[in-house]
Amino acid sequence: MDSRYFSDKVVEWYVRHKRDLPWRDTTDPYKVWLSEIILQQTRVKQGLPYYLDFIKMFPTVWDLASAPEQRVLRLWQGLGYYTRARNLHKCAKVIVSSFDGQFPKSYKELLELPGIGDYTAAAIASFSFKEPVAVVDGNVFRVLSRVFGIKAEINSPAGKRIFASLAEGLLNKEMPDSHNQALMEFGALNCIPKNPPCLTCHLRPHCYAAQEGLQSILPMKVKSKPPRSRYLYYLVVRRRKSLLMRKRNDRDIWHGLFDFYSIESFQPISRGSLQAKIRQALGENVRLDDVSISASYKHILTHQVIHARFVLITGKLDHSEDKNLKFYTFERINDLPKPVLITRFLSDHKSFYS
DNA sequence: AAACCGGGGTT
DNA sequence: AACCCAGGTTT
Repeated sequence: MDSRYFSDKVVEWYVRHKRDLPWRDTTDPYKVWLSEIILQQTRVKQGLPYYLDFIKMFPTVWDLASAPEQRVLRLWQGLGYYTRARNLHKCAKVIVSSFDGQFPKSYKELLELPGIGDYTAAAIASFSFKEPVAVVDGNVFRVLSRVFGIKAEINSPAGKRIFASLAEGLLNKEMPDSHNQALMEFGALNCIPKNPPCLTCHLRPHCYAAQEGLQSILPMKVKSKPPRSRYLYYLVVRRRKSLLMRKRNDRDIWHGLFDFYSIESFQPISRGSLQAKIRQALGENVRLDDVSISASYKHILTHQVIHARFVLITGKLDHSEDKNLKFYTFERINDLPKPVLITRFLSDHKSFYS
């Protein structure tokens, strides 16, 4: 199929079916950038309220750059992949301090900024500055693999190169913004992962997968390893109107977020050995007649399964060798950025902490 | 090249 | 319960 014909067909579909989304009303690179970072690995329905909150709280890149990182993380709470939020903040600071608040206009320069990779650089360059570069996101992988019958695996380095070069060849350089938007929107709404409506699709006559009935196996992927299990035993220590919280600063999950002191292992810990570890961590003055689990959550992530157990602790704390441990009042805890798991626990135990 | 990094949704 | 969505950085 001719490149131009393909592009025209998809854009034609886009004009009739596109969603009305706030970041499509503008070419302001700040808004385009913010929306693209939020929308990485995140569906529009989930990301939209966060986008609106961020624009309200930080209307310009200067507002975002001058905010404390904790406020940015707090606003990001619940979205996941928190390095996105830290890079968002870092990038805003770079834009203000090194670029006078103006985003660089080329794909190549955008690529140098923190948190901006191939996809996001191409999105900003084409949407805001009409640079003729092709975006290749999960939707584009899916549409191209099906329409052109590309069986290369979309998550292998070699496969990615194949799709990137195909996408570049297909790009309509006269209107890269509409072309890119159209291809992604078509993938998001019509050429969907499961049970796509091929029978009513206007690309059907030109689509390899639809003709061969292969839409369920395209795109191809190499499958990943099963996730590993982790066991987190959270010690919930209350002192009057305060809870002992800890800022996670190690190179691990939830970096920069607040949770409770925890004993962590890749295997479940027995009652007796947990009791010993608690004494070792908190000292002899902790009252430990029992280490009953007051709550238990299974938190399924892409690469790991977290088994979280919460143990309520009474008595006083002897040593706190961990400098990140500190008591925070209940009111203050609301402002701390926390993993969803902790938010869930606090919400389930309102009577305990308020 | 492979591993790591969270949330949520659908079947 | 099993599976799906998926871009950027680090190792």
